[in-house]
Amino acid sequence: MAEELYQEIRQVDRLVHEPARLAILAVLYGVGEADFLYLLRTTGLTKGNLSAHLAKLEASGYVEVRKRFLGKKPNTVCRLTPKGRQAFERYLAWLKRLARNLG
Amino acid sequence: MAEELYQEIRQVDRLVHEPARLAILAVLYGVGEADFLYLLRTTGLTKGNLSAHLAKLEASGYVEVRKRFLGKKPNTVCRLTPKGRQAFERYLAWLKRLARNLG
DNA sequence: GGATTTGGGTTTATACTGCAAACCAGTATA
DNA sequence: TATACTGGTTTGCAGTATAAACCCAAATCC
Repeated sequence: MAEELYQEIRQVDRLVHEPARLAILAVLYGVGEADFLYLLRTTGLTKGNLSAHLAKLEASGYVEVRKRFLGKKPNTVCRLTPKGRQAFERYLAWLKRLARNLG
Repeated sequence: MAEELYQEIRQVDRLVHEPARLAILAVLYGVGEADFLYLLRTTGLTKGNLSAHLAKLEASGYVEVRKRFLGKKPNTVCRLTPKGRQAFERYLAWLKRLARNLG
């Protein structure tokens, strides 16, 4: 097995690697756009947790967060940016490389 | 895509998921047994870091750490326990499931 | 119409964790 | 004897994930 691989493991993007965020990004990658409550249900995170991770993803430019009102209710809608999509795809490639070479 | 998957993402074993430890475990999974200096080279971790992660892996019962002398030099040799091997294989299965279902 | 609950989130407090710099004991070297 | 090297461990710190507490507006109850 190439020694390179072991070093490469540690190069992973920790922003994506964190399970909570990985779940969020996976959902967004699948559906393109989703609101706060949808993410809450699909990921199973708590509200505070989801909020904090979204803030981090937004700060890093991976996710765009848009706040609006739907009728009289606040509605937070999140979408993967091109940068976020790219990061997620890079992570996916990392996953596949590991799955192939460690297994 | 099954919503289950998103919830499952978060069930990952964080002990294995951490990149530094994943690298250590991957090496050990490959070679069965390795000493401190070998792990240091292959993983690219710093000494302090490697030491701390090994301690954590030992405390969790994933790795057995044996200290001895080789001639006059201290030598720390590490081996995957059955429990550790099992955990690593579970992680590998997790990886593959994600690679298949997210890609 | 005042109190209470609900919806949709955010902020705060805490406990953990990864990391490298500093340290240490023993050994080889000058 | 002093100095440097081996093979690590401990310490200090900064960053992070997490849930609990909080917040405001709207709907509901009494």
